[in-house]
Amino acid sequence: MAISSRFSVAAHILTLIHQKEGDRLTSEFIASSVNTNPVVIRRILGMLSKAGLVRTSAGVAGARLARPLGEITMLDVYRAVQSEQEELFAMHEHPNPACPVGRNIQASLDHVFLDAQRAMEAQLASVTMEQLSLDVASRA
Amino acid sequence: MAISSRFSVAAHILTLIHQKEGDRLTSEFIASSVNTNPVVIRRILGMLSKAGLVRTSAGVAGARLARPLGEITMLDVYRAVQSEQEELFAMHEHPNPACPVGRNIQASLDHVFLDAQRAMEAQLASVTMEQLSLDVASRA
DNA sequence: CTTAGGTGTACTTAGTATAGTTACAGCCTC
DNA sequence: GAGGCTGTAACTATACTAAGTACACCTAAG
Repeated sequence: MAISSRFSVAAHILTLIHQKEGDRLTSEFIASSVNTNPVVIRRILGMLSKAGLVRTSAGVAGARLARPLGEITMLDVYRAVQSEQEELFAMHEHPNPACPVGRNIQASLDHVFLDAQRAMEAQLASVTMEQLSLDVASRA
Repeated sequence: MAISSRFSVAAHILTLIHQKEGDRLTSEFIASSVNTNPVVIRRILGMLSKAGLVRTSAGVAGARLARPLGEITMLDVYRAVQSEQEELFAMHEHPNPACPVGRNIQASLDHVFLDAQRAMEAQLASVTMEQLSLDVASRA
């Protein structure tokens, strides 16, 4: 397994809001498009709201984009639904400090992992949600 | 959570074999450096062996490198310990085909995800295990 | 050829993350 | 004030991982 499907659901939600702008989309409606439970949608909308990507108000249907989709990158969405401390690469935690390799492997690997993660994030940052939404629309 | 720590353990193992070349490292010795159970090491060594990165023989201590560390990239190691079908990005599986967005979002996201994954893999491919091993040694 | 040590692998267990679900308090709007 | 919706807590089922136990089999050394 890997990166949570929250990410793909979040992208789905934002695309829906964009393409139905003006409509008041309930979490139930969105859930029927994603094909999941409305609570799952509300949870993810909550994360997007905390990240400042959408604005919602309790008790009122219809989340709105906090800024144009062209100013929201896939990386913004990724980070919104990913718990911050969650590292992409896991590391074995307590190598033996009495061993020269065990003592130093973590620092060396950290560097490699960070570079790899940055490369992925840079790629995500290069795509905006607007591009995604237009791509989806072009297939319809 | 994220990419299994098998990856970091595998890198640790290869570094050890490299730096103690000639010695016959038992899974128990390696396990004490990684600080885990010998069976975990044997399992991962098995994956490295299947991937053609090391050679082992049943009943005999001392795995050997199948080729020089300079010809083994971090991506090779990553792929060796990662089940092939395992995608980095998960996708919600059954969006509603009756919705224009639900019907097309997967294809669009697939493209974005693939690019991001490739960016990460390209970065991993640019680092050899030899570089890692030398970096570890330089800290000792 | 016997035996001690080691590998390869199946099976079990425990911990953790996720998605899905139920339930409900609180907020808006009509 | 009533209905509809959100936000969130709590629970369940599922899946993956790491760790650990057990054991059959292999090899090399004596």
